[in-house]
Amino acid sequence: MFAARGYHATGVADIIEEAGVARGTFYLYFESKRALFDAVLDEQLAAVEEGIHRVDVSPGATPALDQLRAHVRWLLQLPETRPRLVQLFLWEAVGLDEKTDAKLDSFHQRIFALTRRSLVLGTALGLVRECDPDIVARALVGMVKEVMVSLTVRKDLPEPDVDRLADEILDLATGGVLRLE
Amino acid sequence: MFAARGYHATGVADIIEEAGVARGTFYLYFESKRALFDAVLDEQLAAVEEGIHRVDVSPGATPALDQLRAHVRWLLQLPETRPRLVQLFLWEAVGLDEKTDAKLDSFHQRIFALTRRSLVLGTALGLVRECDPDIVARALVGMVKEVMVSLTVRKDLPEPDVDRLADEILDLATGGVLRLE
Amino acid sequence: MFAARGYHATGVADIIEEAGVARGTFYLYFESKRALFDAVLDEQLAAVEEGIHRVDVSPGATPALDQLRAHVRWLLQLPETRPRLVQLFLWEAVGLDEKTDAKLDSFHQRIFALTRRSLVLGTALGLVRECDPDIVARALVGMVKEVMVSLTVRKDLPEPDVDRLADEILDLATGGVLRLE
Amino acid sequence: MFAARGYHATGVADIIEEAGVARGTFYLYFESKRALFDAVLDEQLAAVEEGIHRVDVSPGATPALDQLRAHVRWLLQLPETRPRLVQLFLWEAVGLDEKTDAKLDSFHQRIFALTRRSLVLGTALGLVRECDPDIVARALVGMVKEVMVSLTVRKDLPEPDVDRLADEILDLATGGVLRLE
DNA sequence: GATGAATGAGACTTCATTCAT
DNA sequence: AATGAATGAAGTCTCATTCAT
Repeated sequence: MFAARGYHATGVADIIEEAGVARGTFYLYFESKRALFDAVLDEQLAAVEEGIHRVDVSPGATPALDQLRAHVRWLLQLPETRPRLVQLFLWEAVGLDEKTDAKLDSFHQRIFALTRRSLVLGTALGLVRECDPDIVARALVGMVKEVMVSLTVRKDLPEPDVDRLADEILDLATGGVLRLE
Repeated sequence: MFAARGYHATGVADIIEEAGVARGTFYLYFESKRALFDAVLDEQLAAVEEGIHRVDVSPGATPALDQLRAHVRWLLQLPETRPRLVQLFLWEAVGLDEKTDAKLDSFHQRIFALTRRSLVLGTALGLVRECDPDIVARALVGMVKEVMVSLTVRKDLPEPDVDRLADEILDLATGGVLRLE
Repeated sequence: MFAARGYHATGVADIIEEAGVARGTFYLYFESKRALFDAVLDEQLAAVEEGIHRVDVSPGATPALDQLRAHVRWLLQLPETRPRLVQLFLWEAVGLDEKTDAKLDSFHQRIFALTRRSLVLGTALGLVRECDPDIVARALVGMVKEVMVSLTVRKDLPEPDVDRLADEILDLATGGVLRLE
Repeated sequence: MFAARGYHATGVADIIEEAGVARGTFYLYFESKRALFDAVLDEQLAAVEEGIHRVDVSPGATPALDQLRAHVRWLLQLPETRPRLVQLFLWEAVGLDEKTDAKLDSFHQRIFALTRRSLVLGTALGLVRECDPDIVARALVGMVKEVMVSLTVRKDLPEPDVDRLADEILDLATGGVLRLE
C-alpha cells in the first residue's frame, strides 16, 4: 500500500483494514506506522542489494561483460516481478523525511561504490577506458534507474522484453565506456 | 521551503510566517496549500523546460554535438545556480500524489519526446547509430538526472566543475550512441 | 471540571463541550490537556498563597494572635467561597504525576517555611513555647487542611460557621503552643 | 506498584510482569485492574485500622495518655515500616474516582468517630477540656496525617525518631486539648 | 488453570481551511 | 484587501479486557 498510494496517503486505518486485524494488533507488531514503513523499506532494499554483487574477475570466471549483462537483466526484471519494490525505493520513499532519505542515500552510496570499484578494476584490466569512475558510476546507475521508473511508475515503455532493454543499455554503456576493438 | 523541507513538512503556518502575511491573506491568493505547490512546481518545471530545446540541424547552425554539450552544461549548472529547483522536481515532488505525479510524468514525456526526436533525427543524419530511441532517450535523461541528484540532494560529488562533468557524460553518451570518427 | 471529576476522568472532549469551543480552539490556547491543568493549578495555588503572609510583629501592628485568627478564618472560608480551589490542591492534584507532585511539594515547602518562621519568631518574642518548629509547622498546617477537606470534599462537617471553626482550631493550637496566661 | 507509581501510571502489563504471570491469569484472579486496586486498598486500610482502638478507660487499664502516646507512636512508625501503605492511603488513592473516594471517606469516618468518642469520653472523665469533638477530631487526625505525609511522600523531615515526633505532637495536643496538671 | 495474541473504544493532537471583522 | 481566531475532520497511538487454545 505504501508503494501504491504513498506513505502519507496510507493511514493505519487502511493498513489494518487490508490486513484484516484490529488497530491494537497493528501496534502489537509495529511500534508505529513509521516503524512499519522502515521495516518494509529495509526489507525491499535488502532484496535489491542481494542481487547486486561486484564483478568477479578471477581467472576462469564468467566473462565480465556477461556478468554485467546478467546484472542489468536482473535489475530490469524487477519492475515486472517486484513492481512494488521498485516503486517504493525509486519513488515513494524519496524525500519522505530525513531519516528515510539517509537510508536511501546510504543504499545509493553502496551501489555507487560497487559500480565504481568495478569500473576501476575494469580500467586496470584494460576492459574500461580511462574515465572518472565517480561520475560514470552515477551515470550508469542513473541510466538503469530511469528505465526502471519508466517501466514501473510511468509505464510508458510498453516493452517488457527485458533482454532487449538490457542489450540496449549495455550497448550504450559498452560503446561508451568499454574499450572497443 | 517545499524544496528544503518537503511538502508535508512545510505547513501553511511556516509559509505565512516566512511571507509575513496573515493566514487569511494566503487563502486570498491561493486556493489551498496544494494549489501553491502546484504553482511553484509549474513555475520551476517551466524554467527547466525553457532551457531545453530540440537540436537545430538547419544548415549553418552550430554543430549538433556543440549544441548538445551546451545543453548538458546548462542542465548541470542548475544544481549550483538553482538547487531548490532541482531538489523540487527531482526529489520532493516525487510520489507526492497522483496529480503531481501526473504533472511530473507529462514533464518527463516532453523531455523524452524531445530527446527521442533528436535521436531519430541524428540517426537519419548519420550522427547517431541505430538504436531504440525510446529506451536510449530514457537512459540519457537518467544519466544526467542521477548526476544532478548527486550534486543537489546527496552532495556526494565534490566536483563542481560543470564542464568536466558534462564532458564525462558526453563522452559516455557519444562513445556509445554517436558514431565515432 | 478537573476539581469535580479529576484529571483523568476529564477528557478534552468534556472540556471543549463545556467551554463551547471546537477542539482546535482548545489547542490554540493550551499546548495540551496537561498544560491546561498546570495553568489551572498554578492559578489556584497562587490564589491560596496570596492570602498567606508572615505574621507582622513590628511595633504597633495588630496583635499576633489576631493576625493568626484572621489567617485561619481566611483559609477556612475558602471551602465555601472557592470549593473548587480547595478540592483541586488538597485532593485532585495529589499523586497525579511527578511534575505536579513536585509543584504541590514546593507549595507546601513555602507554607511550612512561612509557618516555621512565625513559630521561631514567636518563640523569640515569648509568644510561643519551645518546640520543634519543623514538626509543629506541619502539624498546624495539617490541622487546618484536614478541616478544609472535611468541609469541601467529605462534606461531613455541617458547620459552615467559619468563625467557630477558626476559634476551635486556634484554641487547640494556642493552648498547645502559645504560652497561656 | 500502585503506591510507588500511582494507579494510572501502573499498567496491567507492569503488574503481570512483576508477578510473573500471563495476562489472562491476572483476569482469572481479579475482575479488573480496578478490582485489584480495591483489594489492595482494603487490605492496607484494614492494616491501619487494626492498630487503632478506642481508649480503654476501664479501671486498672493503662493511663489514657500512655495509650494515646502508644497510638501515635504506632501511627508514626508506619511511614518507616510500611511506607507503601502510607503512600497509598494518604496519597495515591486520593481523588482517584468516586468509589475509591467513598471508601477512603468511610475509612476517615471511622477514624473520626473513634477519635470523637475518645474526646467525649475524655471530657466526661475530666481529661479533656470542653471542645467541639467533631472539629477537634479532624484537627488531631490532620496533624498526624500531615506529619506522616512529610515522612513518606515529601521526605522533608529528616527526623526518623518516632518517639520525639510523637512527643512533639502530643505536647501540642495535650497542651491544647487535655487539661493540664 | 494458564496463556498471550487479539481486540477496539477512546484518548490526545495536528493542521488545512473558513469567515466574521 | 487583509486579518487571525475558530474550526473539526482525520490522524496516530494506548491499554484494559477478552477468548480460543
